[in-house]
Amino acid sequence: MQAAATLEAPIRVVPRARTTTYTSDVPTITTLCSTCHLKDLCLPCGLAGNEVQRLDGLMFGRRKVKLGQPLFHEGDKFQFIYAVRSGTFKTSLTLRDGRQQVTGFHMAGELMGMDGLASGRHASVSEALEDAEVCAIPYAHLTDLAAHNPNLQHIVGRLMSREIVREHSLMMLLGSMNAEERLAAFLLNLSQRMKARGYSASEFHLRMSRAEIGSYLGMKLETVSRTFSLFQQQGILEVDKKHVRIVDLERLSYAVEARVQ
Amino acid sequence: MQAAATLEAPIRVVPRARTTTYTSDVPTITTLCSTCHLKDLCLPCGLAGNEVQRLDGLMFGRRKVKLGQPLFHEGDKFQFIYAVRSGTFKTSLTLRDGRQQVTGFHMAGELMGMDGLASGRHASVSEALEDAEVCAIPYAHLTDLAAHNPNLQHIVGRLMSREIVREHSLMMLLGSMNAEERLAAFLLNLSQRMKARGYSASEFHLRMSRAEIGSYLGMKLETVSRTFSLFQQQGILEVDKKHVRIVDLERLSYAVEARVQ
DNA sequence: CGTCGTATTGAAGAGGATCAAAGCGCGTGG
DNA sequence: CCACGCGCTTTGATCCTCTTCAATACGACG
Repeated sequence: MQAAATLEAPIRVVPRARTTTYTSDVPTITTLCSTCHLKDLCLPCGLAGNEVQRLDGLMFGRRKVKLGQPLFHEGDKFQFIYAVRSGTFKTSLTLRDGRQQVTGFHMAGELMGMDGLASGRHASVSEALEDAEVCAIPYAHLTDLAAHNPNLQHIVGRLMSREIVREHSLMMLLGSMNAEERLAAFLLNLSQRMKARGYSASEFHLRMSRAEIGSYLGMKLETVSRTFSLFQQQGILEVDKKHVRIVDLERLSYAVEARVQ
Repeated sequence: MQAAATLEAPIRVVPRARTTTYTSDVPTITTLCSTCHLKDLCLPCGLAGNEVQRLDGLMFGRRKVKLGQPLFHEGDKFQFIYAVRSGTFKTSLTLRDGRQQVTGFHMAGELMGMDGLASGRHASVSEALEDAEVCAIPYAHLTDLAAHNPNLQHIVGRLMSREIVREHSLMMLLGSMNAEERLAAFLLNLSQRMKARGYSASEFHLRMSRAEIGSYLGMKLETVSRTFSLFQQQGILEVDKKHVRIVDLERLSYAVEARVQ
């Protein structure tokens, strides 16, 4: 056996020896951080204006990824960190028996692929949940640049740390919350991220299926569906398939702490 | 509400505004990586001999931590990354309602505290499960040093990435494994880490309680106990309180994939 | 020797999982 | 344009795993 989730050492899941062919691998358009509308959410976040311009030296390209297409696969060589420009992605792990665990959903300005640095190969799959576009940031160039810019170095570290903290939260959720708390935490988180991107915090479209939400939250799709229905009955949400409206943010927040005391 | 586990953004758990007083904060003894017996497991892992000597410039101190004592707390200012020299630690998160989630157990050569870089404050507590000693590596010095050494920079990145991958595995475990698989995966992982440190891979002493194992694995202490008993009945383990002997590694490994097909 | 913390074990109960069926939206092809 | 099939979702009924509550045992320590 070696598909087991090893906990401290790098996981050894299905090392598919495939070289993914990216049908969507269009000629690169050079993109500049300094003129990007996402610069306050994305990599440059925290850098001063003149420092952001140094990032322009990266000259990274964009890549369009169509709905359902992979951005990278488990086992792919690690070369880039990807920043979402538009669209939504899910990242997931697969066990040899086919069980999947969604490890994250990623929207504009968020980074993916940092798990690949550990072993030089990506440990997870990333797949577009709608037509999407990413910046492919060559990691080697990034560290070159960081070598002459302590601030940038610090920021890269902070981004990785943020990923660690994000996963901490998810562990908390998976380890000690019930179905209602999980879904509530998920929706609140989504709501905050939508808001940060200038969208409504109370009404949005889910890009992922019930099964994908379930995998992410460690529950079955039926349970996800039931919990949505429950929240609707309670007047906390209005749900129509993938369209969600948060009616009572107060009580949704409270649901996360329902079992308190 | 704000104790909710936010998933993408940094978690906001109990920001205890306390300045921990470390009773065990003894005068620092300067320690050198190049002469350390853990150099193949720890930070210098992957650096060539002459490069390791550059790490000696760090001049970091050691700190002894007694059983039950905290190394750092949630909310403590982030200054150091800690490398375990001896002993075992657990790191955990606390929700406002007191629910705890153990996020990791750490033994000789392993690093802790990288979650603090995200916000400048530690997001988790670290506590010694036995009398222990750590190296306190000043993060600022580390990045200074890395600025002139691309290899070191790469290694720091890799260590953080490894932490991300480790947590991926735990998410997989928490999200899609049953009690038997969880405990089996836990024990196998422990076994591998003991082996890497020159201890027996088949017989060891658990430093943590059933409750702590349970918290880590997302199950109750009774279930942990019952699963230990089950494995013993099946002749897979011999268990006497905290002393564990793996009798049938084959079947323990198989237990991780029991539900396969 | 009594007490406290930890572990084990049993019995009962609850929360999700599983199995199953039906509804809905959507694209395809006749 | 409509019929059909497919994928996703919802909902119900039943089952099962793990939790909860409780009692007991064990060892360390004052």
